Amino acid sequence: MPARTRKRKSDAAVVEAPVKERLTRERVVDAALHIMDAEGLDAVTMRRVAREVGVEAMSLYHHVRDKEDLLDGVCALVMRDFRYPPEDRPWIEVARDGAREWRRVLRDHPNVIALWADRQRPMTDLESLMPMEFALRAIGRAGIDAREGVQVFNVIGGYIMGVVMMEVGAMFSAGTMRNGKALDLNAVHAKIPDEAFAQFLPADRLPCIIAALPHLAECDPDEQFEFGLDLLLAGIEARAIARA
Amino acid sequence: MPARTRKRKSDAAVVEAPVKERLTRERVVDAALHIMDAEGLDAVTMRRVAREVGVEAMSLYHHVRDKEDLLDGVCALVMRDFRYPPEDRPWIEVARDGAREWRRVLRDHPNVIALWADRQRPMTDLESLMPMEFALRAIGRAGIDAREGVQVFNVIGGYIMGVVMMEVGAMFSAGTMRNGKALDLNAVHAKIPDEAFAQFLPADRLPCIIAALPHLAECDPDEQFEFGLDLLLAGIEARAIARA
DNA sequence: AGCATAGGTATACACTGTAAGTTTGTCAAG
DNA sequence: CTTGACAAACTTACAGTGTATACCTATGCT
Repeated sequence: MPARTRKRKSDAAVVEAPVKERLTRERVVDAALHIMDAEGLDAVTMRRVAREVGVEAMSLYHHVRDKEDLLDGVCALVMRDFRYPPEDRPWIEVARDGAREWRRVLRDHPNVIALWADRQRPMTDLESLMPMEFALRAIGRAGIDAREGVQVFNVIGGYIMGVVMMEVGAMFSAGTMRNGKALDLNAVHAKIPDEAFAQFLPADRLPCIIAALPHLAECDPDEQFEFGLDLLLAGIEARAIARA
Repeated sequence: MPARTRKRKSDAAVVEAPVKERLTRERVVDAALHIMDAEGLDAVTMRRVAREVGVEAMSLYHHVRDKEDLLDGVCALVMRDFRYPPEDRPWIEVARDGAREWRRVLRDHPNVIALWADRQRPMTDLESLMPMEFALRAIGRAGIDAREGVQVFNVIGGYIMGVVMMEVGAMFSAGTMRNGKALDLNAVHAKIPDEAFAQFLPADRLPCIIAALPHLAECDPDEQFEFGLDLLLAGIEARAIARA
């Protein structure tokens, strides 16, 4: 190993002047994920990521093919965050915990939803497929055939994605609604008398929404998630039992 | 009406040289939606939209505040595409048709999902809230109180969004998967012998996915949507009946 | 010792949203 | 008919984006 002596020489140099450690694809992708989580998707630019790891923008291209590839890496990294629940239990408990864990991952990295939504490409690498393998395995143990198993997977997976998306994005659930002017639903809920918002939302056109306003504002996301998950799992189990 | 005579004069001029009709906010938003549907979200640039309506980019700013505002308009326009099913039927049929209709809208304009996902702002104008009002009204007729009604709305709404998102984006369901190399699932399903892809996906690590591959490729989206919708609606109705 | 090469930098280009300034077309009043 | 006002178009300009190309330089192998 002739490299050894060389190594010693550079190590000595390192001590006196701490050379900046070599960039790796992992460090780049890591930085991108952190920026995405902390500052949003728009903040993830090549120059911003480069600054984060202490190089110029073009240096990144030695470790990722292009920005697409970088974002692929971010998606894969998020999937690696999935922590597999123990499986030595009834299938329905495994499925429920798996669903909860997937929700946790999505809520910890809410921007991957937008990432998936507009990139519209499948997961490709082995590690990203493992959570799917996990889910299919749990579903299979319910005594569901492969064909229906795929349906069950897509239905539950879709449910989780959609509910979390409505949870993190405001869309309908909370935040501000206006009809010409601004209206803060949370403020509405905070004991503002009914007449205060009646002038913003036309009560005669939207009576059900008006009636639902307090509940929209206070609605507990955890409880709601479990509500829908219970409906799906109970229905699936009933079908599986009926089948057998 | 002194303008009348003037009007006649310009009308004559119009006939001989068809002056380009004045731009309106509606024409601008319309063009943006068409571009988004036909060429994707990235294609919706101010210059591209301007070209579509026959003006320069900066002219658009007389009709929309900024690009945010333009995209708000696009979202509102999509919501206006919702066609309200008749309501003189049992609530569950109204709800089912409403869900189907929402899915149709999302599939006709799949890019609004990405739009919602990364803009994360609520619907604001009256017309965009009408489908929500419609849904809450239908749910209310099931004898569900306002509090649980909101949960039901969010669960079903989330389900639709998520399933359609998985349907239009590839993500897990179909398309290409690779493990270093490329693998076309549809090609796999097209009678390629099992050994052909066993070398791409490590069968020992992903047995359930391997087993599910043919069903992933062939799975009928309509059938799958109805499957999950039935589970949710049946569960909700059971609860409503039990409550009464 | 020499040298290929991996990994950093610098420069440049086409494209984005949009601020600021200028021109043009339309209509009402003098 | 002229004049003026005003809305709506256009022109130009700028900072910021992804990335192609070229250049440099330090590392490690022969």
